[in-house]
Amino acid sequence: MARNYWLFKSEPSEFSIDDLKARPRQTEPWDGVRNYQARNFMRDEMKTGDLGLFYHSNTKEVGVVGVCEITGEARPDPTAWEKGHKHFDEKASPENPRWCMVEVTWKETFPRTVTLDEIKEHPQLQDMRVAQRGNRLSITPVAKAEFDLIRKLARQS
DNA sequence: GCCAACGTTGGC
DNA sequence: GCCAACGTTGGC
Repeated sequence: MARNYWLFKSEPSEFSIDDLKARPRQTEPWDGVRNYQARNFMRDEMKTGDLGLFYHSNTKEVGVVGVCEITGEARPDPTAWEKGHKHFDEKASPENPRWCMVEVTWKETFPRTVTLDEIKEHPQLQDMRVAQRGNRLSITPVAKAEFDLIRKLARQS
């Protein structure tokens, strides 16, 4: 079965690709997602072996900085019912988890960032959700051609 | 820090 | 089920 490709947004001040790389086994649960569309992507479509573009948002150099791999499929996100947690949701509970998370593992940090500007300007990357104005989804599907092209751009010069 | 765009909430 | 108000996201 063909693998799917994704883009994961993260604010590097919260969790950067370096943070992921520094984790034990270079692996971390992608918790804290509180948007239904993004959750549904994780719950319904993400499979072990899928690859993700790691995207830094809300920072000096906005863009794709590397690649991660899905190494654990969706399971309940326990931070949702942890009182006082930044992403606490009073409607979530162990019986009714409401939110889920996948596990991601660091694969590669690009030698350079493929910036949002570059994505917006590249004729073959126009359809990427992240290039469209007003897009706020933290997890978006990416076409294989887009994934391959971004990795190629990152590796040259 | 500004603000446009978006998702969610809740009154009706 | 509509939609205004509100909170959040995220580029700039």
